[in-house]
Formats: sequence, structure tokens, C-alpha cells
Amino acid sequence: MTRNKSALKNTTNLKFLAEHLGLSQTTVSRALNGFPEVNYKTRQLVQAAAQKFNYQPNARAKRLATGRSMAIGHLVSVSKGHEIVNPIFADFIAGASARYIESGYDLLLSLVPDEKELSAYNDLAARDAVDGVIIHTPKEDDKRLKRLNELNLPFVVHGRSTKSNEVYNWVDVNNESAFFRATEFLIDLGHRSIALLNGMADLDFAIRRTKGYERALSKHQIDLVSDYILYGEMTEPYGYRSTIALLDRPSPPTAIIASSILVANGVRRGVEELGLKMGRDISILSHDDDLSYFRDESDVPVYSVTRSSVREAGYKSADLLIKTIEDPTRQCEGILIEADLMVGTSTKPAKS
Amino acid sequence: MTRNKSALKNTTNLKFLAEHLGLSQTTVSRALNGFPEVNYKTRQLVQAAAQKFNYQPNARAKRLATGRSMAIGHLVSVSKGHEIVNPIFADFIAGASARYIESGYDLLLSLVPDEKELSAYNDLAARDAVDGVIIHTPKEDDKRLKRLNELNLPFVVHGRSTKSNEVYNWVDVNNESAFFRATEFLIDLGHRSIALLNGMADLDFAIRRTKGYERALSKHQIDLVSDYILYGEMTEPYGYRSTIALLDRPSPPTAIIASSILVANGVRRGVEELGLKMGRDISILSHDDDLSYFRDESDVPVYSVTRSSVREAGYKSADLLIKTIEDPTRQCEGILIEADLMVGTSTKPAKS
DNA sequence: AAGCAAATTCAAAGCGCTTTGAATATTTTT
DNA sequence: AAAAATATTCAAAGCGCTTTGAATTTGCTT
Repeated sequence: MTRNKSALKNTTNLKFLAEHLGLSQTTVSRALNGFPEVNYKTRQLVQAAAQKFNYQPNARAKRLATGRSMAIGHLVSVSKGHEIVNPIFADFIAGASARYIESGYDLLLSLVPDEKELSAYNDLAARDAVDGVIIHTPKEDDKRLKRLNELNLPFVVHGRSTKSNEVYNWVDVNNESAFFRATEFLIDLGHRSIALLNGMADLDFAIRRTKGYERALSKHQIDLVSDYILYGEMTEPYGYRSTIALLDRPSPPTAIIASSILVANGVRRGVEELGLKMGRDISILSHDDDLSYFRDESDVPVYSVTRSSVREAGYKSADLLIKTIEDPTRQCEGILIEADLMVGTSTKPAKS
Repeated sequence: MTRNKSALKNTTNLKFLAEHLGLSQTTVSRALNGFPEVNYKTRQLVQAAAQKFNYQPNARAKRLATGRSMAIGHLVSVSKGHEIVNPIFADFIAGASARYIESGYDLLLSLVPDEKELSAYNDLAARDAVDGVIIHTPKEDDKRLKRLNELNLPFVVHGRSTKSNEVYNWVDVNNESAFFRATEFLIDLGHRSIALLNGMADLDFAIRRTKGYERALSKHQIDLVSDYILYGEMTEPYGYRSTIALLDRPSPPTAIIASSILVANGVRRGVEELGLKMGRDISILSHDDDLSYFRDESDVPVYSVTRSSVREAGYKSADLLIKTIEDPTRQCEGILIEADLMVGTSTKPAKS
């Protein structure tokens, strides 16, 4: 029976190694996998030979034999005509990947069209291609959670799904508290007209951020001006456009809170284009995911921010998922990360 | 013999389906895989049953049986204390992923520490975990190419490795031509002092960009001022810092070419912080990878750019790799993508 | 030195598919 | 209607591991 070429590619397999050593495959396998019943000397010999031949168990065979895929899926849904890959995602992935490597998991990345998202999880489960998945950017009532629980596929949500009735693992920044503190900080500086450039309105984190913002206003008896809250894809142009529009109003805000450092960049562009100076003429505060590519390296930070490393969230999410996979009896857990409030030069007291 | 739980997770397997239909596993398998010798009616029945039970062949078993991993590896090396995930990478991946999905490949992503990079490829090959890999951001003489050829692992380079002697597949933007045109465009506008904010000096694309820049100067008999060429990680702060430094010189440049739109953002910040106006006081031209998160949506584009979609490069790279994997006798190929030169408001004639 | 327990090692089965080579059913030809 | 040709189906082997349950070896007791 001839097999195809790629099957023959690597001839340093267990059988070869066992024959070379005059041992059974069982013993060689156990020696390499750290089973205690293997004689010390035997193990030494086996390990030496494995090293010499650069033997690594064939991943495909190992996966079939163990019934584990040793892979974690990350599905990113891309809307039609709107295919956007969040740069925040890149940092999250970096954190998660670091954790996967520690435990020998592979990271499977897949971009699926919006409308196929749910069925993509079905397929993943039916093919049995991953041991678990991470859910990105959940909605307030995210249907993926229910589906995954039905499929009995372990998962961790990066964020939360407040209105979902499912039981699930999650890792989230305390968005409500962060935006409450941010807003109160601006209020304490004397600002009374504060705009919020939020993310997309159906996302759970955006709703929590609004809640924190509103709670701070309410605490200080400031009337909520509903059209000071804007929702949109968190891009630089969104920050720019919104700022131009906001400052063109009869009573423009004296402070703007941006939901991401990318948006803040756009805000600054708008502010400067109008001949204003950030800090002096208008205060800007942003949430900062501590993205590697936008890290503020200056001695005195430019932006005042609520900061929380999205990379760290990635690492923790991966860690929680691996624990769940390796102990299926484990209770679900939620990990809440507090953001730091860091003051830069972009916020100043309101002019009186 | 009891197997572990996850092995039992999905009971809708080939055996079940075959028994349910009263057919052999062989026939069911062939029916689903489109073999011609299956009776039309039989195939109909099999397909209907497969649909009904949401049967998908177990990926692990299929991979072992076929000797194919149906996965493509993307290794990203992260330097110590400098762990940076390029946002350009996110868009490239999006393009590649789209192509993988068409052919049923999975995308395996792995972030490895710099010093383990070469051995990571060895491991991947020894474990036989992927059918091919994509090489990102190659150096001028990249040692990975030789290694992969030795390992006989199909690969495609995103970019080129000019000084390498290896034969390899690649997909690259014509960086030299793009930066030649960009530079000449500025020269035609009357600029004589043009700075270049390039990427890291050891990267192949950076070297090609310098070459294009120098060729344009030389063609127009403009003396090369070597310290007008800067190299660095293409971040926003890099653009900012460099701009501040450049404009602080006794004879500052009248135009700046940025290697990425992120850098250009930093340049603009620097320019504006110094009270200057982009376009009027200093011209800025950038290379633009057409990143989804930084797309310029305005009617009149802000930046003058050399534009080339990195997402498209991802798609083409994936396509070339799949072709190579599926036809091992295929000759190596290079795909050169020309960038467009698009004029925005950031470039104006030099003041005379 | 026989007898027993503990330490090692092993042959074989199984993971869920694909593929081979043979067997059976159907159709066509004489 | 039998023989030959074709179409269809099948049982079993194999992919390269892990794991089971048994066999063998070694070490201790008495």
C-alpha cells in the first residue's frame, strides 16, 4: 500500500526509534512522556536517542490517539464590506499565544463572515478540531455562549455578556468602574460637558462604559446630555469625525472621553485641526489597552488614560481556558481586571 | 479499554453513519468525498444522512489518515523586552485566512521568542504539524529560507530576501519602485531636503525602500544627506520623535517620507506640536498598507501615499502557498505587486 | 533455593478516518 | 442464457501514536 509523499516525509517515528533502541514502542513512548515505571537507565537512553534523531511525536497521530486536539480556536467574525481586524486583537493574541506555548497548545485562527459565525462553531465542534475557544467582543446578550454550552465545547469570553443567562468563564476589565473613575476625574477638574466616544452600541463593554459614565454624572448631579454619547467602530477616523462634529455644536463639550487610544488619536487630530490645543482648550481622556504599537514612551505621558493591558487579558484568558480544558469538572470563573487611572497632559481643569 | 472523555465527545462518526445506512465505511467515505464510483442514489442517501446528523469527519483522524495537516503555520518572532505585534500583520492574516477558508486549511499562529525562531521551524517540521508556512518580515539575508528548504517544508515569503541564495516563493510590493516614485514626486514639487523614516535597518523591504529613495535623488542630482535616513520600529512614537528631532536641525527637511501610516500619524503629531501645518509648512508622504483600521475615508485623502493592500498580499501569499503544497513539482514563483501613488493634501510644492 | 512482591517491559488494541485489493451486483455482449 | 465487462460495494489494513492488560525480569524474604 503506497501512502502519499507527505505521510512519508518524516521517517524518524516511534517505530524507528523503538527498533533502533531494541525496545518496544510502549516503553519508548512512556519514557518520553515521563511515566514513572520506566527504568532510569532506559529513560536516559531513550531520551538521548530522541535528541540525537530530533524525534518529536507526530502531532497528527498523537492527537488522534489522545483524543485531544491540543489547539485553541479564535474565531473572528468579519462583517461584509466592513472587514475589519481590530489591532487590539493582535495584542490579545500575543498574550494568549504566550500561554499556549507554555502548555503546548496551538492557536487556530479563523476569520469567518458574520452570518456564518454560529455555524462555524458547530463545524469546529463537529470536526473536533479544537479543545476550546476564546470568544471575542461579546454582545450584551451573545448567542454564542448558549451555542457553545450546548456543544459542550470549553470556552472563555474576553469580556462579558451581561444579559446572557448562560454560565461561562470570562476575563474582563472593569469597564464600568474605569469609566466611572475617568468621568469623575474630569468632573473633579470642573468639567460639566463631557462627551463619550464609545465603541459599537451593541457590544457589552460599550454598554458598561456608558453605565460607568452615567453613574458618575448622576452622582454629581450633572444632567445627562444623551447626544454627548456617540457609538461607532473604534477607529482613528471615527475619533476625528466625531470631534469635528462635537466641537461644531452650539455648546461644545469641554472634555472628551475616548474608548480607545486609536480613537484618541483621531480626537487629537480633530482638535488640532480646529486650531485648539489638547489639554489647554479641551481635555481628552482615553481608555488605553496598552497596545505595543501605540505605547506612550515619553517621560510625561501625553494622554490621561485608564490603562489595562489587553495582552495580559489574553494571557489570563488562555490560562483560564487551559485550566478548564484540563479539568472538566472545574467550576466557571470570572476574572475582573481593574484598570489604572493615569494622568497625562491631555486633561486640565475646565476654564471657568 | 476506556478512552478519555473528549475522544467520546462526538459520537456522530463514520462508523455510526455507515451502520445507520447499512453501508460500509468505505462507501460512505467515498460518497462524501466525491469519488465517481459511488452510485448516484447511494450518494444522495449518504449526503442526506450526513446532513441530518451534522456529520463532519473528525479532523484529527482525517489528518492522520491522509498524512496532511491541512494547516498553515505563521510564526511571529517577538524580541525580548520588545514584544511587538505589528498591526500590519493583522491585516495580512485577514487576507490569508480568507484564502485558507476557501480550501479548508486552518491557520496556525505562533509567537516565538527571537532566539527560538529557527528551532521552532524544526519542531513544526518534526511534529509534522503544518503543511507549509508563511515567512514574515524577512531580513536581507534571511536564514529561515535555507532552513525551510532543508526541512523540505513548503513556504512563501511575504517580502523578499535579496541576498539569500535560496530558491523560494515570494509575494512582495515593489518597494523600490514605490519609494522611487514617492521621492521623485516630492522632487518634482521642488523639494530638495527630503527625510526618510524607514523601518528597521536589517529588513529587506527597508533596504529596498532606501534604494528607491536614493535612486530618485541620484537621478535628479541631489546630494544624499545620509542622516536624513532614519531607521526604526514603525510606530507612532517613532514618527513623532524623529520628526521633532529632524525639524530641530539647523537645516530641517522640507518633506518627510514615512514608511507606514502609523509613522505618518506620529509625524503629523510632531509637525503640529511645533506649530507647523502639514502640507503648507512641510510635506508628508507615507507608504500606506491600506490597513482597515486606518483607512482614510474622506473625500479628499489627507495623506499623499504609495498604497498597496497588505490584505491582498496576504491573500496572494496564501494562494501561492496552497498551490505549492498541492503540487509539489511546482516551480517557485515571485509575485510583485505595484503600489499606487495617490495624492492627498499632505504634499505641496516646496516654498521657494 | 524456592516463593513472592515489586519493578520493568511488551504485544496488541484502539483512536476515526482513507485507501487498497477483492468481492459482489448489475449490465452488456455473444 | 451463459460469459464477459462494468459498476458498485465491502472487509481489512494502515496512518503513528497512546494505553491496556499481561508477561517478564529483578529484588527480597524466608
